[in-house]
Amino acid sequence: MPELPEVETVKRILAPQLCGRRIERVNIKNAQVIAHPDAESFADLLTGKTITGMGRRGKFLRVELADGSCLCLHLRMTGRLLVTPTDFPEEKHTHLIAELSGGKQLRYIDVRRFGRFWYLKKDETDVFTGMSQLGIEPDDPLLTADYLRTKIANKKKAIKEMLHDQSIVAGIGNIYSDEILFDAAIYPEKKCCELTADEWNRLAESIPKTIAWGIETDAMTPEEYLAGKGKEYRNTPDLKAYGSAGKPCVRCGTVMEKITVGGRSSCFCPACQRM
DNA sequence: CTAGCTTCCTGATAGC
DNA sequence: TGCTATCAGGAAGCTA
Repeated sequence: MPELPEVETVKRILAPQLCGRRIERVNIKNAQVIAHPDAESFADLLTGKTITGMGRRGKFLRVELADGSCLCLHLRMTGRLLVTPTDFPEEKHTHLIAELSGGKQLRYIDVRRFGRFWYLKKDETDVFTGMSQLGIEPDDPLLTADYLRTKIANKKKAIKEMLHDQSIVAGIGNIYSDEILFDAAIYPEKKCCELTADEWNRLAESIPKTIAWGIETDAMTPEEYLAGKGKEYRNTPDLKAYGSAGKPCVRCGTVMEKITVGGRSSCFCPACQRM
């Protein structure tokens, strides 16, 4: 379940391995992962293009190409993007292999096939990916208590659910919403319209802090990444809230609990995060 | 407009 | 051992 920090890790590891390489050939083994345009055009359009850079927006990755066009992708639940030598063993659930100059391959592996690729021509209006609907990045200086209040303080939905809304702040999923709410000491099921001024302030502080912490602790070498360290996307022992039900709270020792909020599992400390 | 449910998928795990 | 049921969750699509 890659969220913003894991996608950022992928970008940082792959960018230096991809920049300057030419896409020689594209082998789409499962057309299902190509969202736009059709698989055949997608392969044709990419062939011959040179990669000039990589970017990230929310949980989306962008592979920038020399003519100003762009390969966008979303890893969703189980997607993995690898740069491998040509003779690297092919994993099960490999859906796309792009041959690159210099004897490398760009491979997409995705057990559950929820991930998607889009090819966008230069200046093509992006009405396909959903990227244009994204809210601000967690490290945007515009992310303040006032910003959050203006966007969601009138909502009756649980704050945990609103954190998952990519049009407010981009990049937060179920793992980091648990971590953010634990850090901010807010009960996950608390309604947005019932948050106090203090809670808005703590939330605005915890979002960038927790995401930056995630990026930092997720760092690994390209070798570790290729060897599969990134496979599970997160070392759960690093996390303080997500997956910690039944364990003592790292702040106060109270046994952590698990509830369901908006259909998502949610771990919290009943003493630190009071209703 | 929103709330709530279903869909897409496979693999790990729980229970019998 | 071997079967079935449940859960994991990002985001879109659907209904009421």
